[in-house]
Amino acid sequence: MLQVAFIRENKELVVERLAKRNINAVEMINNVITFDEDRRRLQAELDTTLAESNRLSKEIGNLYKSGEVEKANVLKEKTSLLKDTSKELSELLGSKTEALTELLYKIPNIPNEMVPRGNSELDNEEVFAAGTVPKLHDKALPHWKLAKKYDIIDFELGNKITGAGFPVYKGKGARLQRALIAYFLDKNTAAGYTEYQLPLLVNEASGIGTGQLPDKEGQMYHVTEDNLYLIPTAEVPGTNIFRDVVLSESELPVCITGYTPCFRREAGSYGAHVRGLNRLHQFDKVEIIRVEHPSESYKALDGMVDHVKDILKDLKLPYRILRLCGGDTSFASALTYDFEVFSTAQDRWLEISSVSNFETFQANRLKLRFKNSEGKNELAHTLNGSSLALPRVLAGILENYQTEEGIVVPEVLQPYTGFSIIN
RNA sequence: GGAGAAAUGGCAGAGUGGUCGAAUGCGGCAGUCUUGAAAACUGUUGAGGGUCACACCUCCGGGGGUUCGAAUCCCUCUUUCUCCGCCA
Repeated sequence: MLQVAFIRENKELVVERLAKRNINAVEMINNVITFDEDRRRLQAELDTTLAESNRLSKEIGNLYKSGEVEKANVLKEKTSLLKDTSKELSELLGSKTEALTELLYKIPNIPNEMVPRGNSELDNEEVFAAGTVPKLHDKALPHWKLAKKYDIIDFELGNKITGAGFPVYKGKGARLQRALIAYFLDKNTAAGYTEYQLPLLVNEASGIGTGQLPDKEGQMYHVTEDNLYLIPTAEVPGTNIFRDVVLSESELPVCITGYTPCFRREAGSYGAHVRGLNRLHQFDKVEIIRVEHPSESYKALDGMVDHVKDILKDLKLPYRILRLCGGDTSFASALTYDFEVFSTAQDRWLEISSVSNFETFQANRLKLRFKNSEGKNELAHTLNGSSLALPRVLAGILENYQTEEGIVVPEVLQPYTGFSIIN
């Protein structure tokens, strides 16, 4: 959520930057400003009324003490009038504040100036590429066929137990999953991230804190009986650790990592893009989350990008990095880099990581602040990234490492799998 | 799931209708003393709104109510603790 004071003082900038997302924000922004003016005016009126009523109440107390009951009763009547007024005002104020908040919830973060203007993934900017695309043998297969051939992932069984998008990993497939999780976590902790195990269900306040609610509830599985949501990413419980928290400056940066399954309804997805592991309702992901001093957050973002690069270099997968355009940058993000692995057998790029700086957008909702050098509370910056999402990394490994003898396990994973080939 | 107790500032903990945004202790910050540090002493130290700055308003787990007036009384929800039951 953007800060009203910021919008008020940087109206042109906000409109101009939101245009990168192809949003004409003029009307919204004007509404924010007038709603806020109304809100402040009502607040001032209410405050004056309450001040008067507080003053009279004190006087009544004193009159009772000195036995002047009649005088006190006269004042009581006055206060009951004030009470009506203040009730009215506070109702008006309440609805104005609510309208303002609702409006603010609908305004996405303003993109960083580096973000290219654009509408779709076609406008994303490739900023880096590395690794070599392997030359596969003639009988090379896409991962879903490999999974069946070697009996390591059973999609049909998942269909039976739950439904589409809930695969069952078996034998070496399951072991490879566990190896990837352990390897990613080790890599992240070695880089200074503290490992957390987080709840997989979150309450409404947490959903609002990171921006999934109120608008995107359709993307989360909702346990209505208890009003809890299955997490779509560890970002939600991980970042909500810091909801309503004031950190001291010396505690920054906070770096945490965690493995969780992720649950996404993916309403509206269809076709070849959801084949096999490409898009699932339940998948595993290791996430990195940082809370940063505002002056350090972009350096931290670069650091996170380098960290993910390092992992992909270890895994020897061909990949590229995209700087997302305005239209493709998620609602809460100011700048996002996507990592994509090239799936040789499918001849397409698969998104495996998304690293973002949210600046104060989440922190404002979360009330995540730190005490700055002047002793004032200041909103911190939050960042997060996948390090990494498992299914498409697995797809990339299966497809790029396939040989006629079987699927070779990347060297760095072998200590974790205990085997070097799947055949 | 049943019965009982509790929730107050960074922490501990007082406060049962007005003088309470809240005693006291610890912690934090600043100063005195000291070559420096520690100790001791002195001062200071919650958040949000609002204002050029003050004033002023709101907040004692969340929400609602009683009252001229609520941290304090009532209702409700949540959480924690103790006991019982169940259980990986």
